[in-house]
Amino acid sequence: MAPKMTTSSYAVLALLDLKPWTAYELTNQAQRSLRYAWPKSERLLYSEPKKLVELGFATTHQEKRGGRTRNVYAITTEGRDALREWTHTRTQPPRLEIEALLRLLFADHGSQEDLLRALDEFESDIGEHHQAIVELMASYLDGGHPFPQRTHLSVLFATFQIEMFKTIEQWIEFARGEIDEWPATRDLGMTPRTETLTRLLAQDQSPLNP
Amino acid sequence: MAPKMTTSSYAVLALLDLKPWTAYELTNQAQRSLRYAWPKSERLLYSEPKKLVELGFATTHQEKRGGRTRNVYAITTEGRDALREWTHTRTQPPRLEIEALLRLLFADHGSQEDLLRALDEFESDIGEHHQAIVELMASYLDGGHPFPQRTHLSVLFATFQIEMFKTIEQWIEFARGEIDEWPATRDLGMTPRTETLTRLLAQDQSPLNP
DNA sequence: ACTTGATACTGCAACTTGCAGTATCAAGAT
DNA sequence: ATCTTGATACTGCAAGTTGCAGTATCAAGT
Repeated sequence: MAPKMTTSSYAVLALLDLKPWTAYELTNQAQRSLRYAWPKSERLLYSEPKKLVELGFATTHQEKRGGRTRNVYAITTEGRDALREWTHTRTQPPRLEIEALLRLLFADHGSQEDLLRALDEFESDIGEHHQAIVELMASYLDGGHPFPQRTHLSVLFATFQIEMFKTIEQWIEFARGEIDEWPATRDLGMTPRTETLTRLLAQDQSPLNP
Repeated sequence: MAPKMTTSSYAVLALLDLKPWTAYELTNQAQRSLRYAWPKSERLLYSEPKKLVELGFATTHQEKRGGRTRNVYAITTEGRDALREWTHTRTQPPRLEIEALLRLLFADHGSQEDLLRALDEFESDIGEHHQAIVELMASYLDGGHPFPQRTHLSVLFATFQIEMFKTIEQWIEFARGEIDEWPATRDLGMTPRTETLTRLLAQDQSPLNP
């Protein structure tokens, strides 16, 4: 039976449309550019191009790079047609997996230090990428975009990421302040501070930017 | 071989610590409370409690509810110990899957309308939950929290969600404005507007809240 | 000559999801 | 009084995805 095109298949196909890549290069590219939109494992990025070849959406040929062979994948006309079709289909709902927030929800099983450590880890994961994006933008100003005609898309996406990261970092700082006021993690319930917070949220107001 | 405890296993175990549930009730609870921290399928929420029983972290007994039987799961002392251990372990990095952003990155395969539709879908997915959280907070003020002693945790988590949703909604509005200025989706490259944006981002400044 | 890190790729077990299917019961519609 | 609908309750299975171990070559620095 013919394999099925998943969203991940289209993601890889769209990368192949930029230029031919080896699976190895795809893994690097996908890690860097898709990490905060459509994160995929190295393993999958090695499998997907094969599937695309089977479907006639890509071709492959071996190249010799200093004695070692490597499989280079390129998109076909059918592949480009498939990409155009894809843009008309329904988008999947967003999905956020943030274990640090799970730790927060169930923080009453550990100490405040445990919770703060989870927030630290969250912050450093986000901070790393935040910094990388800022540096990437600086490099774009020096004409460093690998596909200059696509700069408008990359930058609008980067805007999303920066806004997101800033919000998360602000919230983490705010959360630290709240947690520091706690006498414990368990059984606090509706404290005066929590009540103030709840009132703001019930009116859809931001407690961080009042 | 003994099954392995995953983060999802701990999530279920933590829910069981609140009170005994049937798998069916767990699916509802997890959908409502964990959807934006640790989203899990109905199928998994039926499987995990069985695994917990096998590990000795939960017990199960059949209840008769009007002639129909149902399996109710409850946490054990060992389960509570396991939860306490869990709080000391390393947190996994966050993972955001947002197909609408993938559509943005590769918007040059479709029309502006295609891209705007993807953003609309993104907005309505977010908006639905945004509204639900606001209403939930209003209900907390009326003493509607199912586990009142845990209100401080729920509300701090809700703060995160509201901030996140607001930021996303603001960005979508901003992105619409940008896209409306485009003459096409393809080959725009570094337009004057994009350059202004890039300059701001390279200095880690928010283009939305200048 | 040797170690290290980048390049390049595969096999496999385990985790997770989506979907179809099965069945009972309560409540409202006809 | 029967019928439909929606909530409750659960399972099997195929397919998508990940993590990890393993294999191998090559370039560059020690």
